[in-house]
Amino acid sequence: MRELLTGPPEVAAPRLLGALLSAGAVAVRLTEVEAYAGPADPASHAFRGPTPRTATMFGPPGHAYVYFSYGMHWCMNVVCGPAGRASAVLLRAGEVVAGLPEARGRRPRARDRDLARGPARLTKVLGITGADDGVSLLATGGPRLTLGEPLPATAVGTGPRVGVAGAADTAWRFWVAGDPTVSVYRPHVPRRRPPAG
DNA sequence: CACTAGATGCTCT
DNA sequence: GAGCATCTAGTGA
Repeated sequence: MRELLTGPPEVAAPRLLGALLSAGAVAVRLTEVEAYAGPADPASHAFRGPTPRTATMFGPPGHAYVYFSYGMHWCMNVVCGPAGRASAVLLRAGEVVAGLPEARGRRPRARDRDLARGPARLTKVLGITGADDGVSLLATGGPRLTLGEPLPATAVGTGPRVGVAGAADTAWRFWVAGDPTVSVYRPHVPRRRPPAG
C-alpha cells in the first residue's frame, strides 16, 4: 500500500478501487475515485503552488487531505506520489459495507445505494470533517480513520473527472464498472453570476 | 427519468 | 469579489 501510494496518482487511483475505508463503526468499499497531479495539473488545488489549505497535499503520501467545498461539504483525498509532489486521489463514492445504522442516521433521507454516492456524501456518512485533514491512513494502533489493502482489480471504467474546468478531457476518473453506487458524470458548468444591483 | 435553481462560506487574488 | 473537485428540492414527463 505504501509503495502504491508513493507512485503517480493515475496509477494509484484505479488500484484503490475496492479498498476499504473505515471510520469508527462505518466502513465503505471504494467504487469511484479521481487522480489529481499537483502543480502539473490545472484541475488540482495544488496547481498554483502551496497554500495554507493545500499544505497536506505537499506532505508525505498516505495522509488524508480534507477540504471544505461549496460552503457546506467536506471532500477527502488520499495523498500519494513522492513527498512534495502534491499528488492526490479524490474519493468520490463507495458502498457502505459496515455500520449501516450509523450511516443511515447521518443521511436519513438517502436510499442505501446513495449513502456514499458522491464525494461529500461519502465524507458525511463516514463522519469525516476538516478535523481529519492531515491524519495518516496507514498508521497502526487503531486510529479512527484507516485505509485497507486494495483487493485485486475488477473491471474498471475510465472517463473525464467530474465538475472540473481545467484539463476537462483528461480521463483520470476511475470506477468499478457497473456498480450502482458510482455517481453520475457531470461536466463543469460556470456559476451564473447573480444580477448586479 | 431529466433538468433547473438555490443554498452557503471558505480560499485566494 | 470571483470561483468553486457539491447536494437537495423542486418541476415536468
